[in-house]
Amino acid sequence: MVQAMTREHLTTLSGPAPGGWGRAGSRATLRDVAALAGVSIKTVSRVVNGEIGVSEELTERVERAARQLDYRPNLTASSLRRGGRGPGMLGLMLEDVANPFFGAVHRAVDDAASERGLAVMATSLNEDPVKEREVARALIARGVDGLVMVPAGFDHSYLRNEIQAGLAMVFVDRPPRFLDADTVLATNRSGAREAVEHLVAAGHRRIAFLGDLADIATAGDRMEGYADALRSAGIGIEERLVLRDLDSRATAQKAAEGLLQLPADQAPTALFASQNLVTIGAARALHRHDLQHLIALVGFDDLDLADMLDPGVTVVAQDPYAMGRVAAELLFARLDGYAGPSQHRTIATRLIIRGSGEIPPGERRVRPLD
Amino acid sequence: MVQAMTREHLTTLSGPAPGGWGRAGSRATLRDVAALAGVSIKTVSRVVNGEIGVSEELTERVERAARQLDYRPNLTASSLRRGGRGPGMLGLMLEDVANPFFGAVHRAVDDAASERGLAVMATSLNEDPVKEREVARALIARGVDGLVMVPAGFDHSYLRNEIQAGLAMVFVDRPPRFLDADTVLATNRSGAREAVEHLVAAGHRRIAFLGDLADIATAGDRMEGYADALRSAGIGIEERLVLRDLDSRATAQKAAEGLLQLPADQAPTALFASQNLVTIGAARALHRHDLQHLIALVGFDDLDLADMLDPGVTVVAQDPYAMGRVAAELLFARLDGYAGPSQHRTIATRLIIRGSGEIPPGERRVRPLD
DNA sequence: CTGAAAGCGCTTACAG
DNA sequence: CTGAAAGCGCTTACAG
Repeated sequence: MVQAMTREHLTTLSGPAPGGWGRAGSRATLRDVAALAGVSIKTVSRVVNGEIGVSEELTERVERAARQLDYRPNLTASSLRRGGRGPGMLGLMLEDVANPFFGAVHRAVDDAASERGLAVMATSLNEDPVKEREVARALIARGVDGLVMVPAGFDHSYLRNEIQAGLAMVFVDRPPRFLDADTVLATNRSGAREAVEHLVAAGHRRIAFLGDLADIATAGDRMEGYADALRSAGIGIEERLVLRDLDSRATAQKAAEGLLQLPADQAPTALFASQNLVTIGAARALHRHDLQHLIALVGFDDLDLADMLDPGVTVVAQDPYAMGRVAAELLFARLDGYAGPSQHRTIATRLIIRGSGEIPPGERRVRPLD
Repeated sequence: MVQAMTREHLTTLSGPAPGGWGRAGSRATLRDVAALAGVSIKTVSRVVNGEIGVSEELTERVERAARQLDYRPNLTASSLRRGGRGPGMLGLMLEDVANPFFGAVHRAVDDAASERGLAVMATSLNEDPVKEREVARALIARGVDGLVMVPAGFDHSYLRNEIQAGLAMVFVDRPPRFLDADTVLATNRSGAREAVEHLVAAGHRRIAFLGDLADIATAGDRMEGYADALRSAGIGIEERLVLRDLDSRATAQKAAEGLLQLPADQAPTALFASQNLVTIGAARALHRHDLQHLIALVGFDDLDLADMLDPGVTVVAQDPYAMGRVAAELLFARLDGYAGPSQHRTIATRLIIRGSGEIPPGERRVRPLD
């Protein structure tokens, strides 16, 4: 390792011993480059950072030395001295990075961050409030500039100090609780209402609600939209048709199959699936019992192959890419100094008609399960 | 801001002025806590890091002070002093975080990293070799402990110095070039061969190949598997039936539609789609022209709703979660000191029969495009 | 058991 | 145009 050396040393040490520097296990520092180039570390710093006002000769000497030593600056060190905040990192906390909805959010944030030269650290929280806190603390301790979060927990006051201390923070898909912060949400309630009204318009009165974990804000909002639609149509809510806490394709499929086995005069004639994985489970139940042409289905959130099923799956589509993009914009505004009141953006959902939601209620015989 | 203070100051300064510390915009440091607790920063450091050998009294004083100031350690600073490598970060470079295949890889790496207390920074490279280098450099400059990469570029020798300097590095899905490193790959060639042999066994002889960007290693391997199967069946490759560089659902759909319009004696009776988005495009083309029951289709990589299409889509499934998991294991072995020769793991693909791949070749009339 | 000093690699103020 | 000094917040050797 090159040690501290004074000017005198430098004049006698014009180059590295063959193979002496840039060796495996070591990494050249500003000081190594300065020593090799015969200048001060400050001059190297200037050249490396592209600051103006270094003579051509020294610039070239430094550049040659840096190249020879394969020098790369240590951003960790520079950010430390620069004053706390790290070298351009964003934290992104999602429910599940493998869910296509969040994949699109991630992609949008990643695209926007790239344009700004920021790296993104994305993590799945898996609906675990404890993990949410741990990950948030870990990301903050790593010095992220900002945090985009789909929260898993129910109390975000623990972030208040951080935000006051300058952390930029935006919530996507779900709002924070006990904390005032920027949000980007979909029209969950009105979108769900539109979905159910669409089924009502087709003549349905026994419409089942298949919901995600009841604790989740979006699941609650969509349930309210369901209730709104039924209420304004003068239809009472039947508890038996309201299934919640469906947290996977499999549980959703099972729940839907249970509904399909109800006596014909009690079974639903239409299903509203309030989330993408739930929609997959519901569709699978219908297909498995060959009821996909007899029982209507509308899903919340779009599916990749929804148009190719028979019938095509009618959905209220969200725009997760737009949600991620807008979240990044709000975050950047904070990074750029906006310190005003919290901003709240809403991304509209859109009904896409493909067939499954337009099936009218009709007679059907219950088929035995396989 | 609390300034450096000597022992004398401390005795007169037993607590913070009301609202004096922990204020918005500032963040308590070791020194602040030390000052408030009336101890040296080293003692605070010991308590914060859970080192043994601090008296109960001081421990409690420090803990109280830390709580009062809402102290959180700056991992950036500690890692700097600790010697370079950062506070537990993994870099994950993927083709596209929004593609479900890579979403599953991401989820696996994320799960494994969480168990180890590591954060993951995932980024889409979007098949851009320049971005690959930039992102790799940026992540390394940020001090990641290791890198898991689905490479976009064609020369990875630029990473050799980093690896020699101690960077743990694993390539997933595609191998590196001009670099010896750990890899986790699927059985692309034999899997593709199995897919095409399955079609041959059903009687097909005019089997089209719909391929991803030809530059990509997996696309090349799958093309070779296709060629293997045809060769061993004594079927010559018809260039007209080999379509490559399909980089999206839309281009794949268009390409497939082109094939479907060939004269009946030249058109393919079966399609092999060598990637998930390509399979979606091909299926869409078949469905659009109502040929899904007349022309066979086998896809490489599974699709979420493949079982619900009519016919179900026969695929050679990969196991992206396993690929990510194994990649993480190899990386951890490096982090734990393994310095032996590079390791190469293969994750088997699996043929899943669902209907579309079992359609025999038959007569058909070409339908006009809509 | 506790602490003063030096240093991680870099940048911020200052001098020349 | 160039550089010596001090410091970012923390930890590593050392002393007591």
